[in-house]
Amino acid sequence: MRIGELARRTGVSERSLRYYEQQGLLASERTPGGHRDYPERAVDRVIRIQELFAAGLCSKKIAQLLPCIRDHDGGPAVTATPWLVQELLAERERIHRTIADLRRSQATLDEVIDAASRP
Amino acid sequence: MRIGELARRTGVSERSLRYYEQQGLLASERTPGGHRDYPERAVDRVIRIQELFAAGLCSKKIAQLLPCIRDHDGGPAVTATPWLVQELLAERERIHRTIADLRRSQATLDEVIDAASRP
DNA sequence: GTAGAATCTGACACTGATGTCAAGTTCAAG
DNA sequence: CTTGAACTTGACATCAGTGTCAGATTCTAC
Repeated sequence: MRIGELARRTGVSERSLRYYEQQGLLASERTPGGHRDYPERAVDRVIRIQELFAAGLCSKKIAQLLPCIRDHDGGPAVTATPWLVQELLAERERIHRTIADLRRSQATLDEVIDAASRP
Repeated sequence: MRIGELARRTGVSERSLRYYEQQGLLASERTPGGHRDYPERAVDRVIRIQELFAAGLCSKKIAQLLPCIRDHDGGPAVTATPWLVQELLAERERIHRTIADLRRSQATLDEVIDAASRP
């Protein structure tokens, strides 16, 4: 599929898709004329990338991480190096703290919302 | 207390504390010479501000929200306007989705970490 | 072959919180 | 009074992902 369709189906802008490729996160075949041509599983991959971005990982880490992910359709996954595992554990911890933070903020919002919807 | 101590106790840089003041998030008295002087409850407030930043709210929204928060020590809280409530509900929803995203990413990381720590 | 839609590359802008540096002022203690 | 630490304002830089625009090329359908 071409970039426009991929963008539509993932909700990610074409600009970002090209950026992902530039960062080594997303590969594409090319048509004879040079247009990008993506396989079906690119959809899942892009969604995964977006999740990881949303989780606060930078593109470099994602690039290291992706080859180790057992894709739905993908081939054999690479095993993470001990060093990468260390990094990922740190990320995991960070995400854990972030979730806790989000919960607290949600509680804060709830209080204010509650107070406003009370007589 | 002065800005240095507040920074130390909250883990937030002096730069950021001044920025918060500039954005109307954090008030301070001034000494005769112009140095900022914070009350004890500024500590809680700064921590709360950080949480909200971490939750992805921008300073403008936080500025609207803060007066409606019943501070631990604070006086009477303002009731949120219906419009603000709408905004906050949207933020709440966004945070909810973010948490779901983070969970998925955490699961992804776990898979990779697991796979690497297996024979 | 031609028109119009889609895509290409490359460059520059933005956002928003924070880092950093400079030059000057104030504070606290000797 | 002096000295060094702490503080002040203001300006400019950074980061990373994304938006946007321009000019050229390719694709698709008639």
